[in-house]
Amino acid sequence: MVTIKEVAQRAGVSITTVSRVLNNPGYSISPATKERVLQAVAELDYRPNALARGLLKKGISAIGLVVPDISNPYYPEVVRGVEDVASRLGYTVILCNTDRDIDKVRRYVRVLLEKRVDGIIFAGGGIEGSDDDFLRPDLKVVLIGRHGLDLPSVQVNNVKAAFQATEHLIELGHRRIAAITGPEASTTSLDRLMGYKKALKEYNLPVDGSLIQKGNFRPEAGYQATKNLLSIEERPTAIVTANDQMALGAIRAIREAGLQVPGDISVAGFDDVCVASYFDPPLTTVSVPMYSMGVRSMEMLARLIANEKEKRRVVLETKLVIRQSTGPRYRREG
Amino acid sequence: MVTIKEVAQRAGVSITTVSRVLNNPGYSISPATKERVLQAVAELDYRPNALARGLLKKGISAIGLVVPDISNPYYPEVVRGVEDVASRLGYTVILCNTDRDIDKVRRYVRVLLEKRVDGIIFAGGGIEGSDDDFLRPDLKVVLIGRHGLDLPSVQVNNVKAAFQATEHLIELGHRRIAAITGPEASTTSLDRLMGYKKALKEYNLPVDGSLIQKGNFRPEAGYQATKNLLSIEERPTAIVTANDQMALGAIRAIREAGLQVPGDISVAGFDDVCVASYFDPPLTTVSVPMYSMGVRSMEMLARLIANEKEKRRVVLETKLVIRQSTGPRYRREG
DNA sequence: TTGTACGCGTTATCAA
DNA sequence: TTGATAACGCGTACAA
Repeated sequence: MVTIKEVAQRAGVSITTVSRVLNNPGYSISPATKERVLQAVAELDYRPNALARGLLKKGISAIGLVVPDISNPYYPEVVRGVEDVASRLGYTVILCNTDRDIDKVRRYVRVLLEKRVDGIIFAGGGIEGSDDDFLRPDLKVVLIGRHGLDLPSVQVNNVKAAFQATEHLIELGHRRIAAITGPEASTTSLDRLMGYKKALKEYNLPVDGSLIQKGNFRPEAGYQATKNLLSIEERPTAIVTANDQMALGAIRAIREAGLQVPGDISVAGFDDVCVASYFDPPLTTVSVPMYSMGVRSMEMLARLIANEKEKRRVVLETKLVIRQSTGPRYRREG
Repeated sequence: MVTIKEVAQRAGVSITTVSRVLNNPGYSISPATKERVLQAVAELDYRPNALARGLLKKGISAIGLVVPDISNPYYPEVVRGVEDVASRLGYTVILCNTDRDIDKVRRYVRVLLEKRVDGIIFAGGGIEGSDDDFLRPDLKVVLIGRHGLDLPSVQVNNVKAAFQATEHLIELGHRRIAAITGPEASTTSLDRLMGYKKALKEYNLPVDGSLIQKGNFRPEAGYQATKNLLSIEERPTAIVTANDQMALGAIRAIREAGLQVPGDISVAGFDDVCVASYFDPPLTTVSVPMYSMGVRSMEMLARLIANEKEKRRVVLETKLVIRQSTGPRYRREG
């Protein structure tokens, strides 16, 4: 790689001059030398070494983006939001997948710190317990979602959102409403479960443990959990799943049992991934502004980096989208 | 941030010694000093500056991963494959979304070069025409997919795969088979279209332009294209779409028209995204090993970086997965 | 076994 | 309008 020194030699000037031509547009330089420098740069295809610059300036205009698993359909949108803003602001995004493994988190944070990123965005949790690593006051951090850590964050009110989804089912006349959760470590899933319970209590419906099935955000889990639900004596007439994927699995299981959605059992999902409206039936779900969450978190981080004042917490709105996978409960027995 | 110098002072040794303790596990150092150094490192929470090291060693153990759009469900798997291997090999992944915009590609390549990445993986095309930027012989590049550039690449035989999908439909008795393509700039889509045409010719079926609809990989496009197809005089009895998303849209349009899948019209997708088997009906599609493509490309890049011998091209196998969205054509007319 | 000193490629300070 | 030169933080010959 050609260095600034070689450019200087070729142009017959000092490296200082080259640097000035390149980085100080306002600096007064004779047009002649400026021309020579620019030409040398072009001829040698010179690329300034960001590492050298970063060494001096501290920081390389990069941020770390830590997610559990990019192949979980929830995250790509978030990542895209982050990246769009980062790119616009001159930051580069280093992507890290942790599988919610705390050791991986630690390793990544270490690497990111060594690479002197300007900040880190943690999405989707899995970082509880590694406090010591990133609570360094000099490190700028933004969280996406609720992490049980007192750091700036972009959130969504999952409790309220799940409450609404459950309420929707209750208003349709459902009394036995099941829930299929995400992984136990996910606070998002926990909050959604809480909203579900809260709605039941609010409407004086019993919280029946057998109607709460553990899942993991994947369609298979929704499928299996639903098979379990269908096998219990008095089966539910509606199911809320902690994400859209599992709703798909649930619908499949219901149909395989010879039942209809929503005729026999209503199903509501969560997230509103882009294909949800193309499911069969189109999925009733809670729309979560994933892209916006990415955008906002990066904007927050940028302000934090610039040491500007910044809210500790931003809560974005969700929206219940009623499509055709939920419908009134027709009383069948009695 | 604390530097190696401060660690040295605190431990009462030279920076050389600190460096050796940290980087040369084999170097003979008195246990006593070693202990002191380690303690100082721990106490000060010292993090070596990767920028400084990178400046010296040239390169910062990072690679660039350029994709059109991470929120397109095709890429997250690929990205995950790349990242898994990169992480294992000690590389960090810088993610770039280009939207197939050549200017964005150029900007990103410039930034990556300045940051002295060790190599770049381009996935999904959109880089044709910016040759000058990355054909620098010193830059290690791996392509995922066919790019019309003579560089090391990981591919899938899309022509053959589409041929097989189409052949499958032909063998089921279909004669009027439609195709819904991806964006025109996508070589992947082009190849798939070519395989479709090839199959028709092979079986002496006419290639009817009105049966080829332009799409863009999104469900809406599949929906709209299918509505178009349903309105032509002699409508098709089968449809091959360039990806699974559009197949979803197609199925929706077919059902809205009061027709059945596959009873009236068979639909075959492409990619086999993870939820494809949970669609209704479970989607017949061509399974593309997205994760493996990511893995292999990063492995190739690592070998390139290490200046080891490396194949120019790896072609991975696809597999036609026959599920329930395709079925025999029942003659209805005449 | 340990330490000194140079250089990696830049930018910033100071002087001319 | 230009140019020496000193950092930035680290690794590594070379010395001791």
